[in-house]
Amino acid sequence: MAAAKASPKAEETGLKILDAALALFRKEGFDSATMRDIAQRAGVATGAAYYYYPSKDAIVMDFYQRSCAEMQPKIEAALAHASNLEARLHELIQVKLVHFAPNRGVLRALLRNGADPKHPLSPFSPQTKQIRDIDIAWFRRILADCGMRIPRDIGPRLPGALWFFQMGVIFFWVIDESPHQVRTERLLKIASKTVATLIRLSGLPLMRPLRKTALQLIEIVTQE
Amino acid sequence: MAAAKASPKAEETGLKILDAALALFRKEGFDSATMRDIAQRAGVATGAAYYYYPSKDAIVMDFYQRSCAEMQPKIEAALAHASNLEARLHELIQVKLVHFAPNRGVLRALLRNGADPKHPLSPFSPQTKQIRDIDIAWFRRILADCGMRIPRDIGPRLPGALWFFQMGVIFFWVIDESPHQVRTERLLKIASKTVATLIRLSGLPLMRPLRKTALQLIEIVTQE
DNA sequence: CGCCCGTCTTGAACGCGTTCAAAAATGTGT
DNA sequence: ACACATTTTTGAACGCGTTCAAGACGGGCG
Repeated sequence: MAAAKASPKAEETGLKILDAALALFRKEGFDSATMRDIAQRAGVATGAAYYYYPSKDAIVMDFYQRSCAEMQPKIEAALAHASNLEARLHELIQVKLVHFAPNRGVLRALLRNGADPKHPLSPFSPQTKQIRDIDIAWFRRILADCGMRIPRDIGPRLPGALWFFQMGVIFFWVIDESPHQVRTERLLKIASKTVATLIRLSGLPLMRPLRKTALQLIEIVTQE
Repeated sequence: MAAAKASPKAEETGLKILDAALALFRKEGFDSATMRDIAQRAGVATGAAYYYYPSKDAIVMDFYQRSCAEMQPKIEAALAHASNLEARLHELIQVKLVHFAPNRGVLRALLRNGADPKHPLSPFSPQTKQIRDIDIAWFRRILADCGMRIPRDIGPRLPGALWFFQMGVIFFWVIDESPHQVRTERLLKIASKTVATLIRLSGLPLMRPLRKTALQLIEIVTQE
């Protein structure tokens, strides 16, 4: 909820609006579900929805933030039965896809604004930095305790780069119209392996020039 | 223009609307320029704009298509003074960035819909296939006559993969808020070199397994 | 009880993209 | 010249996300 009030009555109303919105988004899609529909289903006036959420997009944002919180224990559990980097990458991203699966269309509405970093709902905006940092910390962790030697120079940049990789997979999943998103499943499997292989190879002396160039690219893209 | 009529009078009216729209998009941005403004500036009624263009987005699409046509000779000229693959990649993409530069915001409006392949304005939609094919043909050409040995297996897939690479650069450019988009300039320079290097290395016997995996990834992403 | 103030609720209204029935302009055949 | 079909133009109207002035509620205080 956007309003930071704690009155239990208000909390409940906010949840009613969120639930009504998500139900309608799933049933008719984000664009077809109108704010008037949402308010009516929640049993409040149209304007009331705007007392709790500054915009229709903000409802999606709230869903996104709550989802991230709910996923934390799921991620912890998933990583327990995966040891090497390839498997851990796969598990970490897979957990998110499975969690978001019932609301894939909702996530699509969120990623629509990705092309505009000034937009508050962009995955790159300051408003989503907190979530981003939590995500990146997971990648730092699976890099740290996978028992693989990571070259010193790319070490600090790698978690951020893997987050980018994750966003790419999620983006692909969102637009993937194959049955059960089976293409994404294949992509994730092969891409996880490839990424792990590349990181392993990156330590080779032969690879030093290429690694340096790749590092430059990562630095430009992920900025300071 | 959307209407396929050829009456010279109608052609002129359509152009007046397109010009008015682009001028307003540049001056106030895509969202702030309303269809009423556009129609008024073009000297027609609001509804008239919809006789020539089915939607506001369609105006942007028309701009995009016309731009692609105008760019063809520019590309031809730019490739004339670039011999190796790295330089040609750089030139090919640079021409597009320079051409689109005055209307960067307009292009952003177009790429917003990229997350939805069902949307007619998505770069992946059937409606934009014609433009895409022309683009890909350029990549096929710079691969063909750069005098580099391309492994047989990836040969047919490489032009499509490079088109993807190009779209990534353009997307980055559109959201790049650094002064004069200097970050994109650096990115393009280093990325062109990296891509050329990777293609060169891909022929090495050692690289065969990695190349096969990369090929699988490309096949999944670019689909048939 | 009456009063007040902050929290919540309401529904009309605004500007937007878009649609559409109707009118005007233009062409075409006789 | 006229009637008729087609193309072009018009502006009111629709549904949407969003805003806002106005009101309803609730609890602390004299």
